[in-house]
Amino acid sequence: MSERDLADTFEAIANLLEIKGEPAYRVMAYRRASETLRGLGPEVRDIWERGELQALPGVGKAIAEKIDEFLRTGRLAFYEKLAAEVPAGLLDVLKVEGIGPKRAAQFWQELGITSLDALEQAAQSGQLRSLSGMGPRSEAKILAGIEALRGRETGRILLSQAWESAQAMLKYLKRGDGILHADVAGSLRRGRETIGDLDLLVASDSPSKALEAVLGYGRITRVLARGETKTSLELQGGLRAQIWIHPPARWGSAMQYATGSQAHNVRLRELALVQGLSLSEHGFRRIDGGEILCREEAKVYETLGLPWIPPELREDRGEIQAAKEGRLPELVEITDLRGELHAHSTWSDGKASILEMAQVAMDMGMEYLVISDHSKGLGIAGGLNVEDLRRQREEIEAVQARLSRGPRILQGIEVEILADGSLDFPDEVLAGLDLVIASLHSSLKQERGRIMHRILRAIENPHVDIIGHLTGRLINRRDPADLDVEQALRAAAMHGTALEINAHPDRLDLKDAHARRAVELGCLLAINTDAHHPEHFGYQRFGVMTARRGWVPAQAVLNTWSLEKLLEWLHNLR
DNA sequence: GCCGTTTTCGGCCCGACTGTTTTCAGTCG
Repeated sequence: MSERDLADTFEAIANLLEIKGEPAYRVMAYRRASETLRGLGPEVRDIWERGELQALPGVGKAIAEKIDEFLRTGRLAFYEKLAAEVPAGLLDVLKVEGIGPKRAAQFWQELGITSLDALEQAAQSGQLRSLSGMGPRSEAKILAGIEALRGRETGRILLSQAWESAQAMLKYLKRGDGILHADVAGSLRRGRETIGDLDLLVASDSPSKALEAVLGYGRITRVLARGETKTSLELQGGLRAQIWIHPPARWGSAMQYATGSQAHNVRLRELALVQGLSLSEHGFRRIDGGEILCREEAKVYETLGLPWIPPELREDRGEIQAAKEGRLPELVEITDLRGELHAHSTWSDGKASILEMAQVAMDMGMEYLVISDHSKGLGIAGGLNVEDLRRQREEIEAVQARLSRGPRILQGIEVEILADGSLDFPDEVLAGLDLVIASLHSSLKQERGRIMHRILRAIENPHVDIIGHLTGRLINRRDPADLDVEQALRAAAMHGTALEINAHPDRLDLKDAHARRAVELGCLLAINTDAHHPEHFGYQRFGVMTARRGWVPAQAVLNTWSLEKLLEWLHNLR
């Protein structure tokens, strides 16, 4: 049983309880716990071993005991009992858009429906309309929902893909008739690594006009819902977008609401109630009926006696408490980054020459650029041997001479951590390079003990400055290697080896939760794009978002440092 | 089932949209 199964099991429990008609707050508790577990991933095992489960948000005594049972035995009696009472096929029924627990229970109890196929047949034969509250249109909607569910690919897309779609749509919206302003909200604004749908906010004094403009967007394939202030759309490629329209005077509260997360919003609204205020996307309502409008988002927080909380922190993972106590971190910003520590060139599998990479780095105002091509062990990437390194050094010096006002170009390497735990170059070769990144690219499926042996040896090697993309995961495509992240972070902190937050949108590795733990343990980090083309320097924004989600302050990030400080650190570390 | 500048018991966010309804329940975010 994996840790992902753990999150899924708790989500299934929430759904089954809901179909059973259990109290909503009990259901919410399991759902909340499931979200917490999903955000953690494998780290839950480390937390469990440390006996700190109940410190997790939404985990109390009862749920901690269930997590314990699951991790010890791989089973959960409570879940098995529940699954025996409520047919598991109903969980598929629940996935159909527009069907919630009440409908699912109704289908089951009144028509004996326990699977998607049975539901489809009942809808086709007109049986569903016999139920109270159901009519022909509901049947048609359900059939469409089943079809969409079957044809749907992976639910969530990469942060970068969502970002591009959003930028394209915003560009259109901002020119729209009756639209004063438009911006991104939702999980995209919070910088989550994957995005379910786009949430965009539009400011307008004339909502009907603005809505008309929204609906004129060329990439809409279907209008899923359409009200006076809110519309839900399907775009080409299947991505969905929700657009809210609010007057500028309410922009702040609307943006706060649309950004979420839902759990964060619930906490804020609870806080408001304590102060005799009711908070919604429209602003605050006083008990006496008065209203407080928020044109700026900061005013929402200010009204509650809080400093503005950066969107990336709004996951109900302690940020509200930290805000109350005035200990929100000073998060790293993209403008803090002074250079790039991990870039490839045509010397290995990069698509641009060192000169081309350096020219763009210069245009971006970088103070330094590390060319860190692959080592020979990664044959598929045309890795470098010792002789290549010598000739590459000459080219770097030539480029440096040509771009005298450009960034300082350093020669690094992304050296392979081989399957036996040794590195692809002997120490004396590594010692001759300006910066060494050690990464795993192969034998990622080894068992935990061997993977950890490799990682720890690399961390302990005094010539290794940074560990690249620690877990090797590819989002939506490849699971992380089986490693004890806690142990790796502790070793990195002890040896002063930095850890990369790889900003490539497929990787984002370290991920947010790992980065947060790394900072807690005193690790140094580097936000690296792993650029194989000058355009990839733009990935910095995704790396920074991930770091911010991990509560990472600028001073913990190597490449916010000046060249002098960086060189001094590199010198001392060796 | 969780949780505490109201509380270890008694609370637990708020509104838009849809489809079915003559005033609302269910779903969603």
